[in-house]
Order: sequence, then structure tokens, then C-alpha cells
Amino acid sequence: MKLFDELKWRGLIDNVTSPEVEDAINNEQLTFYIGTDPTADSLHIGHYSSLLMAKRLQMHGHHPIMLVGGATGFIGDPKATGERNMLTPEVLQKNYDALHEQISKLWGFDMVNNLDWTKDITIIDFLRDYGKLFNVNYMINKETVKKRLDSGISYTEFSYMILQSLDFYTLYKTRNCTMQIGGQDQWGNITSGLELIRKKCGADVKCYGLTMPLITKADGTKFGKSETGTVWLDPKKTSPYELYQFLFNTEDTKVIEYLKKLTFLSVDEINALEVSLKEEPHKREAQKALAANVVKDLHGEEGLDSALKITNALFRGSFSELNEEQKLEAVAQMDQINCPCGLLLEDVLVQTHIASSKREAREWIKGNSIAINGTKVTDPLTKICIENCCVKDFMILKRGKKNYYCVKLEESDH
RNA sequence: GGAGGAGUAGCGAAGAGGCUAAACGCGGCAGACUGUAAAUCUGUUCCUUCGGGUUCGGCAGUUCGAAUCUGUCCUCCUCCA
Repeated sequence: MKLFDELKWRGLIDNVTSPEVEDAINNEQLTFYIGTDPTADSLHIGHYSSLLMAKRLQMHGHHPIMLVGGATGFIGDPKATGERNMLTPEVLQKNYDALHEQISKLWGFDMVNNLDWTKDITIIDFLRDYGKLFNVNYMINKETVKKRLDSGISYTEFSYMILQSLDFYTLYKTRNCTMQIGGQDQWGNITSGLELIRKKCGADVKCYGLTMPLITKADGTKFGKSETGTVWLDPKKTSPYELYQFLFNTEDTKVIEYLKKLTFLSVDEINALEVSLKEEPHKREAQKALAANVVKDLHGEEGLDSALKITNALFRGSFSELNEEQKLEAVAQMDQINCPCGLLLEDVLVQTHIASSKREAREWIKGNSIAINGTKVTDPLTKICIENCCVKDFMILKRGKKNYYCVKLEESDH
């Protein structure tokens, strides 16, 4: 199977700017780029398939450049729901540094910052050299702008597209970068970049754009949010265990799609998992493979080991069946929440931020959804002290079916 | 600058002086059923020392009483110049 066909099979191709892209991807060695803005201090699972796409192309001999948008981050990519809050230079710098480190650690891509070629352009140069080449009518018809016409869009965000076009043009000129890849939502920005290159360098320039479909959940909503919020790639923000659980819980209708997009498993391996999913769905082989592979690729054997230890301890039978050593090992892998000794259960839930209010804590307790070390507790006034611990001063709190918390009780001083 | 319109809980959207902590839908959470899946059904969804307290863009008023009336300010939309 040729590379392009494989990418297509994996569902990673949404659109290409010309039919020649297929041949270029299969037979040439392109320098291409993918960009992201430093809007947070870590990438999240939603970015992951795009970054893997870059990796897949690289493995095939293409050369990826990762652009972290130090300049575009100041402006903000227009999002459908409305104007973005502008980030301060300090936050942007902090995010930039964090992303830079994360990306070099995970993939080692070549990295550039568009602030380098943007920061010294004067407003006059900008308007004369670039503004003149963008027709407002053309810009208004781009999806990202069009969506905002009734709710309003600032001149700042309207101009975002020009900055991004400038990036593509600059990378083309300085690094012979001839392709930009991005998510579906980047189509408008990518094509306007191509347009700029053609206007500046002539219509016969061979440059391409490729977009990838956005990953969605079965109900059409955005992929990548769990109960605790965004699923980050940074293990300090989302532990390997949380990531594992997030992926393990993938719905049947989506798990094959995710395997194709988020792992390097071969066509045969994925087909085999698809058969297992159909014939013995209760075994959840596909979900297990998805979770294990992604966690391993991102956090290494060690991360996967930690995720599995916790998962096995909590979900395979009862925690109390483990021996002392196994318990301690599992507890050591979990995020621990400190809590003073001697509080009532309802207060413990509030103190530890497991519940956001006392009302909610009581609702859960009375609703039979809280368990301590595997035993349901239905009295909000249960006093929690060291006797409730199952190993040392640790207590395993469970909320609902699959939310576990490891609470470390601290003897109060008085 | 001018003329209209709009701002209600996470979101969408009712309410037009007391019966409204605010209908309804979505989303969230929990329970049942399951396979740590989906679908479905049920409950729940401002805070509380359970007496009450604080909410309907902000502020100031009118009233025994305001999300509902008045003034003012802010934000957004549409049209005109």
C-alpha cells in the first residue's frame, strides 16, 4: 500500500489542494510544515493525530518543520464562538517554551517561531507588501471569517489569515517548504497561503496543502475532553493512567477510527482488532490496544506500566484483594490528595475538591455513588479517620463507577 | 455620529411587578441495565450552619414587593451616514 493510500485508509486525508499531492507524497521528499499557536502550555490529545501525521510523513522520507506561532498567538485564530481573550506576552512566552520542550522531547521535529520573521515588519510594510495582495472579498468568503460575520469579528482576528499566509510564504522562500498540513479548520488559512506564494512567486510554483479531518466523538462533539477536562499530552497535566482510562472508554463505533489515526499499528493488526470487536466485544481488545499503544508512544513503557498497575488494582476485582505490597505500589502511582483526619465524609469530598459543594457531596453520598475502599457509604456524616485507610494512611475513594481518588489522611496537630 | 434590537443559570431559550431559585431543551453528574461501550429508563443540576442566603450585563432608583417598571453606564448585533 502506497503512503497516500495508507493515509487515506487511516482517514487522515480530508482535502488536498491539488491532485498532484498524492504523487508528491508517494514519490517525492517534501519539506512541509504544520503549525500550532502557544495558547496553552501543552498540546492535547486533539493535536495528537496531526503531529503523528507529521511523523508518518517523516518516516517516509519527508522533512517536517513544526511552527509554534509566537506571532500568531498574539492575534488568535478566529474561532466560531467568538473573539478570543488575548494572552499576555508572559503567558505566551511560557507556553511557547513549554511547547517547544514538549515537541522536541516527543518527536524531535525541526522548530521555527513565526515571531522571528514577523516582529520587525512595520505596519506600512505589512499593508504595502502583503495587505495589497489580499482581497477583502476573498477573505470574507473564508469559512472561519464567514462564520463570524453575524456575531462580529475584530480587525485583529480578521488579519490572522494574512499572518499565517506570510508564514507559509516565508518558509517556502527560506526553507523550500512546499507543503502545509493542518486540521480541516485550517483549509482557509492554508489556501490563502498558497495564494500568496503564487502571487509573489508565480502561478507555476509547486506548493501544496493538505488537511486532516477533525476527530470527533460518536455524537459529533469534540474529541478530547474527559470528566476532568482536556486530555493533555503532558503527563503532569494528564497522568498516563488518566490518558489510558480516557482511551479505554472509547465507544465501540469510534475505536477503530481512533486506532487508525492515533497509533502506528499496521493495517493487519487493526483489521484483526476490528474482527475481535465484532465477535467478542466484551473483551474490549480494540480499546485495550488503543489505550496501551497511545500511552506507550507518549509516555514510554514506564508510563504504560504505571497506567496498567493502577488500572489493574482498581478495576480488576477488589482493591482489598491485593497484598500489602501491591496496594502500596498502586497507591504510589496515583495522584494523592491530602486531607486532614477526622472530618465528616461530606466535608472530605469538599476539602479534596472531589465535590464542588457540600450539596453535591451529599447528593452523591445519598445517591449511593460513593465508596470507600470498595464499600458503599451512604451516610454523609460518617467520620473519616485513620481506621478508614486500607494501606498506611491512604484511602481509596470511588465516585460513580470509574472515578477513583487516592486520599492521604494527615493527622491533625491539635 | 443617527435609528432600531439584544444581553436570563455551562449553552440554547421562556418569563414582562408577587404563585419564580426562575418553565423547556441540550449538556453535566449520579442510579438501573451492561462490556469500565452505546442506546434506553429514573433521579439530579446556585450556595447553605437547612433557619435561610445570594442570583437574571453593571450601577442607581420607583414600589410593601422587581429578572420583570424608570434612569444611567457597559457590551454586542442590524441598518443609515
